[in-house]
Amino acid sequence: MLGDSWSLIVIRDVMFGNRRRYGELLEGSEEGIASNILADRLRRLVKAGLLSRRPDGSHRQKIIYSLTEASIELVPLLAEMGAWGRRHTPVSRELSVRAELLEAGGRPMWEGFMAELRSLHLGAPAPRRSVIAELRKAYQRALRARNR
Amino acid sequence: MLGDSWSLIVIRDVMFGNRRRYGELLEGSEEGIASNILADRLRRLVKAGLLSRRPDGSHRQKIIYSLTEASIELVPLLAEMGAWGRRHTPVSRELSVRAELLEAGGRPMWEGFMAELRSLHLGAPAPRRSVIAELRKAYQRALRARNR
DNA sequence: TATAACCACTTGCACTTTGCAAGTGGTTAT
DNA sequence: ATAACCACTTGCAAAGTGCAAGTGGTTATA
Repeated sequence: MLGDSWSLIVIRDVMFGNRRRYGELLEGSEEGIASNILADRLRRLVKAGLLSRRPDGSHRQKIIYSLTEASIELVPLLAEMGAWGRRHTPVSRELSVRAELLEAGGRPMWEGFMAELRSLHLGAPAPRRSVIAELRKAYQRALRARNR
Repeated sequence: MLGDSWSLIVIRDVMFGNRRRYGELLEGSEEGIASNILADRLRRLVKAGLLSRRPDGSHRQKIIYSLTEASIELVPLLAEMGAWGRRHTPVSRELSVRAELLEAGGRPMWEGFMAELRSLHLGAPAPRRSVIAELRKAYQRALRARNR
């Protein structure tokens, strides 16, 4: 289900970048996915039950993609992958600081993140702790450090 | 480095199946990798530093592939992947019982497994605990249960 | 000593997947 | 009325995959 170059990248961008629409996924893509491949992967991921697709009420053409319980439970896998990549591949400070934080936070932090994703994507009640805010702060701190 | 259908499968077979040679990887493959693809992946993985390749002293043609420190550190990732797959994909009892055990054992068990892989693949001293033996026992128990 | 089996691949070829660039039909904003 | 936005689709060349057969050499067996 995930054994190709792009599927996990798409899920990562929905999960960590909160990119919920085709256009956002296409433009924001760090790695530069092609438009036809993105369309195909969104179709496959929906079929595989890792994303869901629904129209955005406010705008007749807009489509919103959401994580499902199955893809939310990929958080530990992605956290481990981030931790591994940070150690064994060349990475920039800005792009790895969130992986570092997520690794340090461990399973309790991952659970908090998953609870927050459930509220964002599945309509569950919002948890008290916001791991997303913590990740954003760490990222912005790293960005400022680079630009200083 | 791992974003294709076969690379992680090859590493899994070396790691969990202790398949160390081209022929063993080709024949033992549950998923049926093609011989040219296997040759290509072994080449790529060695180049990427996830496998190492050396001749087997006992037999002039034999080549032994070993895990590296980098691929041994994929254990947590593979453990999480196994745990996820067990929950979200159709799996047989025999083939998932080791994933279950590895998930239940958690990080201490993973560390023990990694220490044992370092002894098997990198020449480190053998640790006291043998996670490999625990996994084998669980697998054989499941096999016997199926055949009863 | 002849022969068979084993070893780690390689080759040729058909088929599938990927990626670029441009385009589609429709909706919303100015 | 027009431009911008939206989620894709299409055509085509290039790259990757997979099957079946073959390669040059080494080791085991009769």
